[in-house]
Amino acid sequence: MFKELDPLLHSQLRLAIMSLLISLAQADFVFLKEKTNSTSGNLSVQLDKLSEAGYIKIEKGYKGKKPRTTCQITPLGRKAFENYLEALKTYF
Amino acid sequence: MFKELDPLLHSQLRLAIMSLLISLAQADFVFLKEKTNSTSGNLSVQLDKLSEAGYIKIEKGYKGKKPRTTCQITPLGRKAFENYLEALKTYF
DNA sequence: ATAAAGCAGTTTATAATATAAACCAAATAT
DNA sequence: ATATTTGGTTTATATTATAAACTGCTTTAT
Repeated sequence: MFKELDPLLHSQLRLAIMSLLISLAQADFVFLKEKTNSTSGNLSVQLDKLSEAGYIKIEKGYKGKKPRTTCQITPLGRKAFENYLEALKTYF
Repeated sequence: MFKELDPLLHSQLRLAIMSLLISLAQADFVFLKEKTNSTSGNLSVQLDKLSEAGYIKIEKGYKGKKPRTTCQITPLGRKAFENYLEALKTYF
C-alpha cells in the first residue's frame, strides 16, 4: 500500500540539500546555507548525516585563506532520492 | 525557493492517514490501523494530533457493543493536504 | 599593534517527535 | 469462571530537528 519513506530523506532540510545537489555538480556550504535558509549548525549536522549514509561526499579545502566545504551527491544518494520520490507517490 | 513543509503532515503515519481520508468519506480506527500498518498506540496519538489541528474530525460511537472511532477529513485538512503536495513539488 | 567584528564552520544542549511498551475496560470464547 | 481478544489510551523511551554556544582563523577598524 504505502511505501516506506527513507527517514534520512524525510527531513525538510536534508531533502532540500539533496534536491539542490541532484542538479548541481557540486555546491559549497555557504551556498547550501543560503539556498536552504538554514542555520550553520543545522546544516553542518544534516550534511554529516547525509555523508555518513554515503548519500553525499564532502570535501574540505580552502578558497584563498577561507575554509571551504564542497558537497557532491553520490550515485547511492541519487538512487535514494529517486526511491524517495517513488515512495512519496504512493501517498498521493 | 523551497516551500515550508507543514510539520503536521510531514510524518509518515499522519500523511498516510490523511492520504486515506482524503478519498474516503470516513474511515474507522481498525481500518486505518490495517491500511497504515501501524500500532494502535502510534495511530491513537497521531489521530489526536490531526484532530487537535482541526485536520480531521473524530467521532466515538459503537458498532453493536464494540467501541468504534470514526474519522473524517475536514475542509481545513483537505486544504492542508493540498498545500503540502504543492510545497513538496518545490523539492522535485 | 591591538581590538573588534566577520566568516566558516563544529559541538553541545534542548525541545519536539515518533514510536513502542504497558496498560485498561468491555466483550467474547473456552 | 477465567482466559483471550478487541479497541483503544496513556506513559515511557529513543530519535530528531533545531538552536545556542563555541572555535579558529581572517579581515577591518583604531
